[in-house]
Formats: sequence, C-alpha cells, structure tokens
Amino acid sequence: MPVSIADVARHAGVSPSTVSYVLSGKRSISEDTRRRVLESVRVLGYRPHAGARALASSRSNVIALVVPLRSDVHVPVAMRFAVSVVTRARAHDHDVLLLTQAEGADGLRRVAGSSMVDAIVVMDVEIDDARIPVLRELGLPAVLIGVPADTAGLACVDLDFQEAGRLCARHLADLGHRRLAFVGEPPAVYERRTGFAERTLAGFREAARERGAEVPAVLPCEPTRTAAEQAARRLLRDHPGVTGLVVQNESAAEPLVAALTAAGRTVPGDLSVVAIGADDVAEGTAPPLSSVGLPAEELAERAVELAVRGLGGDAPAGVTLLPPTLVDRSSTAPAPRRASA
Amino acid sequence: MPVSIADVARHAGVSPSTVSYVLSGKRSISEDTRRRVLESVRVLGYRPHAGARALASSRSNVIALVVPLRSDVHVPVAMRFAVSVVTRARAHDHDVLLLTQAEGADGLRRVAGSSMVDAIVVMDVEIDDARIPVLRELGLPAVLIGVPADTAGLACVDLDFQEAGRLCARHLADLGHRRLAFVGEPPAVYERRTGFAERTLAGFREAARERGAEVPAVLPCEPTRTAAEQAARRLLRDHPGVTGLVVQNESAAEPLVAALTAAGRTVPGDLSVVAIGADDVAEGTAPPLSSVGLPAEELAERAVELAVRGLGGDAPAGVTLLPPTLVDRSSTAPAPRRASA
DNA sequence: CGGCGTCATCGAAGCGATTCGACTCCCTGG
DNA sequence: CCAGGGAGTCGAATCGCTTCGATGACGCCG
Repeated sequence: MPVSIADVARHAGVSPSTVSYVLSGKRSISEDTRRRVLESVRVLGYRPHAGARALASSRSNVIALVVPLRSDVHVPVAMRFAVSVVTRARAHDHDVLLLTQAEGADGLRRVAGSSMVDAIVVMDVEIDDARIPVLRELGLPAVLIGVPADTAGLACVDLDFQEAGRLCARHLADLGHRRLAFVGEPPAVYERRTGFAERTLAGFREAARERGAEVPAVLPCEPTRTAAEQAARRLLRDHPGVTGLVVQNESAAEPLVAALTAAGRTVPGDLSVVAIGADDVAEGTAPPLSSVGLPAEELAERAVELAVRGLGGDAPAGVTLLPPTLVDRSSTAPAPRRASA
Repeated sequence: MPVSIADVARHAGVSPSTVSYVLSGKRSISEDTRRRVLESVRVLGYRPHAGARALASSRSNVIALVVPLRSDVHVPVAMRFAVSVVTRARAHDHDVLLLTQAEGADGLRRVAGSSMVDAIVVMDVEIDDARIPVLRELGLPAVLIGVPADTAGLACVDLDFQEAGRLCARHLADLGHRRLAFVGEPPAVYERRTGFAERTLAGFREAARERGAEVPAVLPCEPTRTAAEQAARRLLRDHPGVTGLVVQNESAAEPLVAALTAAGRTVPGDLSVVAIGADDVAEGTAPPLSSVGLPAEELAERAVELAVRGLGGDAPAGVTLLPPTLVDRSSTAPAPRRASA
C-alpha cells in the first residue's frame, strides 16, 4: 500500500535519486525523464514520507502555532488568525502544528528539540514573556504576534496600536470633540502587560494632548454586557462633558452603545464613538461604528511570511507594525455645539 | 548541537538499541542501566528526532484536526473544542496538526498519505460529507464530530441533539406550556444538512407531540442582533399564544431575550425560554437561561480517546452520543394561567 | 583531434531512530 | 552436571528520503 520513491523509480526506469531531483528541482533533468517520472508518480499515487523527508533534509515543513488559552484577544479574532496562519502556511507548502499556551516554554523546547517544526509563531505575547528567552536560544525562526519589551533577535508583527490610538483621538479631536473618554480592556489585561492595550492608550493620550483635548475618563471594562452597561452609566453620570468615546473591547462595544442609546443619548448626535478591534463587531452594532480594524488575516500572512523567510537563511528580526486605518462608518460626527469653553 | 541516540549511548556506555529500549520500555532493562541511560539523556538534553522515529516506527504521534472555516458552530465553541483536542492529545503523548475545511478531501489524503498523522479528527461534518468516503479508505482511525448519514466504519462523537430537543420540549411541557416555539440556526445550516440542527428539531417536535403540546412556530434565525430582534417581534405578533421558547443559536439568544423584555414580556413570567448551546452564552443573558449545554471539552476528550484507541488496533467504529443535560437557571417557570383551551 | 565544460543520471552514504534475532550470563530443575 | 530458560544487552538491518561525488555522453574550441 505505501508506495516509496524506489517504487516510482522502478516504474519510471530511473534511479531513486533522479526521482528525488525531479520532485525537488534541485538538479537539471531532461524533459523526457521528468515527464516519465511525474507520470509514474501520478499513476502510483506516490506521496513522499514526511518523516523520511524530514530526517534526510532536516526540514519538517511544519510551523508551530501557539494559540492563547483564555485570550485577551477576543476568541473569534484568535480563530481567524489561526485559520489564516494555516492557509498562508499551506501556500508556502508548510503545515501547522497547534500548540496551546499551556505547553509553555517546555512545549517549545519539545517541538523544536525533536525537530517536529522548523519555525514557531506565537500569538498573544506579553511584554515580559517567559517564552522569549527560550525562543531566542532555540535557533529556529520565531515570529511573535505582539511586541514584547526586548525584541532583540526576534521577529515581531503587530498592528501599530499606538498609531491606532492616535488615529482615534485625532479623528475625534478634528471633529471638534474636546473631552474624550476611553473604554478599554479588562484590568487584568493591563496588569498582565499585554502591550497592545497600553500602547493604544499611550497613543490615544498623546494625540489627545497634541490636539488639546482632555481625557477625563479611562475605564477598563470586563467583557460582559453588564460591565459595559455599567461603564456607560458611569460615564454619563461622572463625565457628562465627554462627547467623544473610544472603545477597545470587542465584547463591550455593542452593549455600551446600546446602553448609551437606551439612556437617551444618540450616537453620533450626542456622543461620537470609535471602536478598535474586529471589524465585524463594529459593523454589527446600531449604528455601525467607525473603527480601526484588526487585520487578522494580514497579520497572519506577515507572520508566516517572516517565518518562512527565516528558514531561507536571512533572519529578518525586527518589529513589523502594520499601519492602522480608521474606517468611517456612521458613529462619529462633529461635536455638538454647546457653551464653548 | 543536535544530540542523537548514539551520543546518549556512548555517554552511558551502552548500545543505541539499549537506549531505545530504556526509553520505550519494550524490553526489560536492568535498573542500573536504566538509571545511567536516563541520566545521560538528562545531561545531554536528548530529544528523539520526530522524523526518524516516525520513519522507523511508522507512527508520527500526530493527530490531524480539521476545523471549520466559517462554522455553523459558533466560533468560540469551535475554539474551545480545538484547544481541548490539543490538550487531550498531549495527555496521550500526541501532537495536533491543524487543517482547515478548505483543504478538503485532498488535504486528508495528503497528510495521511505522507504519514504525517496517524489519526484524523474532523469537526463540523455534514450529513452527506464529501470527505467521508475518503476517510473510510484512508486506513487511519478517523473520528467525526457530528453524525453523517452513513457511519459505517467510522467513529462519531456528538451531543445527543435529538435528546436535547426532547429535553427542552419536555421541560417546557411539564411546566404546563402548551404552545411552544423554536428559534433555530440560520436557514443555510438546515439546507446544508449539518445534522445537529435538524436532529434537535426532530427531538423537540417528537417530545412536544408526545406531551400534547403544539409547535406553531419554528423560526430559523441569522446570527445577528437584528435578525434575533426581528424573530422576537414576529413571534410576539404572529404567535401570541406561545409561552415556551427554545433557542438554538448562540448569537441570537441574548438579543432575542432582550427584545422580548424590551417588548414588555417578562422572562420567565410571560415566556419561558430554554437555550441549547454554549453554557457561557446562556449564563451571560438577563436572566440567565436554562439551557442544554454543549460539552465541547468532553466531546474533544472522547474524540481523542477514540482516535488514540483506534491506533491501538481496535477500531471502535460507531456513534457515541453524549447525554445532554438541562441546567435549570431562572428563565423557565410554570405557564401563566390563562383562558385554558 | 585532444581536452574541457555541461547536462543528465546513477550509486552510495548518510539522516536518527526502532526492532528483530542472537548472544552471554546466571539461575533452576532434573 | 547439564539442558533449559529468562533477563539483559548488543549488532545489524531497516524505514524512505536527500544529497554529494562520480560517471558517461556530447558538443565545442583551439
């Protein structure tokens, strides 16, 4: 049942090495031989044995992907990302071995040490991630989604969240909003220092300051409906002067807007709202929210690209930040005219 | 850098085969030798080369997992499932190769043919799934999540959705509800014949009939907020007599209940609602919904168990249906007393 | 016409494990 | 005292592929 390269060789009347060269293209082969061999491959249904290939070539053509367990990124985004990694990897003739966060540094050592994979992509890295020194000494191309504190020797890909924060602040400020609020991720995310959250906030604050807008309220928010509603109430009660709002929390966006509406505020009439995160969330609210999308597919593509290129010898260590773009839907408008300052 | 079994053998003063036997436990080894070898393994940091092992033993210790692309199952459930499969596989000393639906039957042939994996788990199978004949002829243990029409020679695991439907109908009927409605998955799911949806409905109808309850309304529902709200309105308008409602649609559950409440109906005062699906969805509504949960972790565990056992020689083909349980939260109550029939 | 570079192919040596005899002790029973 | 047997170990074959060096044929140039 299992047909080997020797079978193909026999069938085509050539030597095994010739078959190998036909398949890999690493040496020139006459057109005639090539055709005969490929025909034999087809007829016999030959598939190279992955293990043997890995053994002989010290390349497994497999990329490890480490996915978060309980993620700071909202689950559908993580899933989109994972699926895209598989798709992109396939386009480069690689497969994907799935690991969970729970495997930790040992898991990385294991799959790398046993030559199961020849590159590693890690999602959801924290600023001070225990796996980073390990990745560095593994000697495989490693690509991180997210940007840790020390990126030396590692390739990182991420959305430029700082710029995303700036974009949001500027967008609102340029519409005349002078008091802005930010509803963010749960406190745990900030405590764990997952990077993207604080970088967004930093960019947001920076651009607000630049434009002379105040930021009287920054509210972390658990990813539940009631937490979002509570945040909305608190916002309206404690900061009635706020007219521009940024939400970076996929689970909170819709309920937050709903709560504001229910409280008699119109969006964008009374309050302009910008979201940061998965596009489908922003599109699914009423009204749809202007937002800075999270390009999961593109991140995955870059990550795989870097990983594969890393195999090619050149190790493109360094940080790749994708430029964010703000899609204007109908949730932002010029600030309402009121007693001006 | 790469330390091989020969290095370990030399270091421990034994032959390579002895090292192998120590590690695999397939022959008796003196306690003394065992200790020396293990110590050498530790000191040298030896990791068996996965490819070499696979080549020699014709076992890769890898399980393929095929995940849906755009899934009928809601994404967080799929993710939980995938993560659990990895976890359980690790517990059996296996790794997981991630494939997407997009790879189709050819992808299965590829990974099986090249001996990359030695078992396959497929999520989200349809009743008449093109991959099924392929799985059957592959000669590897295959486990399906979901139950196709022809299960001959295959192992299938699923929640007993028919029984879940029955449970819901009985629960409501036993509380005195005589008119029941069912809000289900999007029409596409039924058209694609994904099995679980229609089986649930069948069980629901069957038990309702048994208990003498009517089912005047069955509404498929897109997974959007507005679709759910629309379903709620239609229900109240066209079927005012309905007092018991079953929702099998994770995305619709919360907005549906919210819409009912907004329309002045109380849950469970006016309307009792039971959900089928992920527990966290049911817990996250106001009020929390009584529900039949989808035991993703347990399904994954069974699936991996079956796959691994399949490797052991015995092929436990057959259908394993997990018994559903209805968790009573606070969304169901005795039917309101009205003009009785 | 001899030497040389190319092209196409082959043979054989690994790659790093597993596994199947075979061999050596040593113990036990007859 | 010797045959028999189990425990412990080794050597060598094997798995299926890649890749390096060698070889033969051919055409070209001086």
